[in-house]
Amino acid sequence: MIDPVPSKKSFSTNILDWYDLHARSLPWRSPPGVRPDPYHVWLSEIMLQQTTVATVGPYFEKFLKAWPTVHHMASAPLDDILTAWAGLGYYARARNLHKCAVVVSRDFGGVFPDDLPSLLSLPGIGPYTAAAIAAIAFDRSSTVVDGNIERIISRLYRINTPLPAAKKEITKKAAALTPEKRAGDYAQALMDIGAVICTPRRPNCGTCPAAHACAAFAKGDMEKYPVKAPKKVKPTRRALVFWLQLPDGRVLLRRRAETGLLGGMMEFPSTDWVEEAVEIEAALDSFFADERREFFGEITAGDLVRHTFTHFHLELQPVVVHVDEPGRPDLADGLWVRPADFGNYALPTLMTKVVRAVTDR
DNA sequence: AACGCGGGGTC
DNA sequence: GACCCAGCGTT
Repeated sequence: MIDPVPSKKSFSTNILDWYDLHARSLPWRSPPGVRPDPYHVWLSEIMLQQTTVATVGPYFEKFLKAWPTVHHMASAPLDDILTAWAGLGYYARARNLHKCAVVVSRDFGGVFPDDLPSLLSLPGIGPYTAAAIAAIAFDRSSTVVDGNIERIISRLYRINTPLPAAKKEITKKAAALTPEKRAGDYAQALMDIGAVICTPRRPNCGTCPAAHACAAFAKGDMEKYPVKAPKKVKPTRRALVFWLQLPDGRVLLRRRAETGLLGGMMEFPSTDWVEEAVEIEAALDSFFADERREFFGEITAGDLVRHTFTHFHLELQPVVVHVDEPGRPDLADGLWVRPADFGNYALPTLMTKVVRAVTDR
């Protein structure tokens, strides 16, 4: 029989029983019923923001090895954190990770707080992460709502309000189901169910411990939920990116601005990223207007680099320029680095694509 | 409430 | 191609 308004106790008991049998083993996770290290929980939760479990795994291990405690991380230079974070994306997370480590180490004696308001006051910790840390690391009864749980709740109740407007209603429904005990295991159980059973497409309702309580399953329209607001189309921006190489083989890198897109990361210099077509000769003349181009050698092109960010597509045309010493451009924040040493720098994936396009693998 | 913010996996 | 992912901070 369908129970469209499940009681808190029967629902959460069902979920926890399922978790005891089917919990996934993950690097940051302790066995059901055992409290994990709050530092591990915090680190994994930050990395898992908008990032898949499979992607996070190796980064989590690498960070824990490099910085075993929050004190270690707090005393590291931000640049080391960014270098280790390179490739994981959303680099504000890495900057806030370091900020948060400093605050916890300095102001909290290295002990993570266990209450929602204190957690929410920390850099990089929002409503989801605060609730997750409180529940998972400290066994507090807090309501955790991530993308998985939004999907589960919106199907359980067939919520027709589109996200993100439905967020408040979903959180209220989720709170009414959250158990007093083992809220951390309960949250992780729902996230496992969201990842493995209650998937966006073709959910596996036959193995779902909540199917008996699910309105969408009863109706057979699971894939309609969650309802989402329409998305905007991404424009395409274009630019030239310069691979400037000295006779000794070193290539010019520079650091991007501390905030904004790829903030604090390293890059190869490029013209402005614009939606208009790029005229190569004019762009060269403009970018190198102050340089002594008589010391430039042959200029060649690399393969076009395509990359997609959250809100636009990018096409970078690599331009390889061999420069003799007297013609060396004098860029602010410029740094000449041997390609063999690129691994020691915070190069985002876009820039590693440029390396590939120029060095031809 | 809307927007800026990466990158990879999947269909 | 578009969608999704253990979201947060700013405006």
